[in-house]
Amino acid sequence: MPTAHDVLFRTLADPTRRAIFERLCRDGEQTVSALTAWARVSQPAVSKHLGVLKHAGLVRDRHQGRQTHYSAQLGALAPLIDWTSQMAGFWQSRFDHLEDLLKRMDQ
Amino acid sequence: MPTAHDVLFRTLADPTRRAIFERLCRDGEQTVSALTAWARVSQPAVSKHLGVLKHAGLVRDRHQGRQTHYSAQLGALAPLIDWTSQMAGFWQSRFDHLEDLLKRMDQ
DNA sequence: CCGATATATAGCTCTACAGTTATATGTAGA
DNA sequence: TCTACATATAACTGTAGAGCTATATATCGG
Repeated sequence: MPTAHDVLFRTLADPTRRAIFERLCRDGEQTVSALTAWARVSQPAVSKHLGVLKHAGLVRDRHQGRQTHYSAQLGALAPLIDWTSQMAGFWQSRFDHLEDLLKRMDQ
Repeated sequence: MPTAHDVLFRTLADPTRRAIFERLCRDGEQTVSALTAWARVSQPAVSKHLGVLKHAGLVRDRHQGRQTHYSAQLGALAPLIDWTSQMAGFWQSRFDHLEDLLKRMDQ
């Protein structure tokens, strides 16, 4: 079973997809047409990327007539932040452990 | 040309490779043998992953006789943290802008 | 120098997936 | 209802890369 980290990293690994997400973060809600006009890939490709981003919880869609507006869901980045600080935490705790060890050896 | 984000996301996208990096963060320096015994893939696969991680700056290798010791380089995660806070920053600034707008409308 | 061990590289295969074109679905306006 | 437009889905293709086995390179012990 894929974890939240798995999904996030895999989703953000593709440059085109990440660029779309970045654009949504930067400039806010956008229609598929707007994103397609800007991206260097076809409209179906954009739709597919948006589908993957949506599946990962990174975007939200809002239907209005013929158009679909997509917007970034920043909260979905939480597991990424958690993972990073967890790695930093592990590192720090090993460092602390070493410090302890050195202190005890010193006595 | 691939950016630092590109390399990092792509490198960490693979679950096996990320697991190896996590292990190095958790338990510190490890030999290839130790990592292979623990991972669910062959020794060449582990070596290849370590090569990719090294290329991304995420690990460091230290040769000692026949063995190669690998350790995590936490600093390499910086661009990831930067990217995340940049995305959050964009979001925040758009929010601030909206706040401004509402304030001005209120007057 | 020789066998054993540790790691890296070579060469191959198989799969996941990003991209494409064509088409289906759905909505707006005349 | 007919046409134009907006998006999604289908079906296919090409390629990157993760995995394997076999082998090369290098170091240790005898």
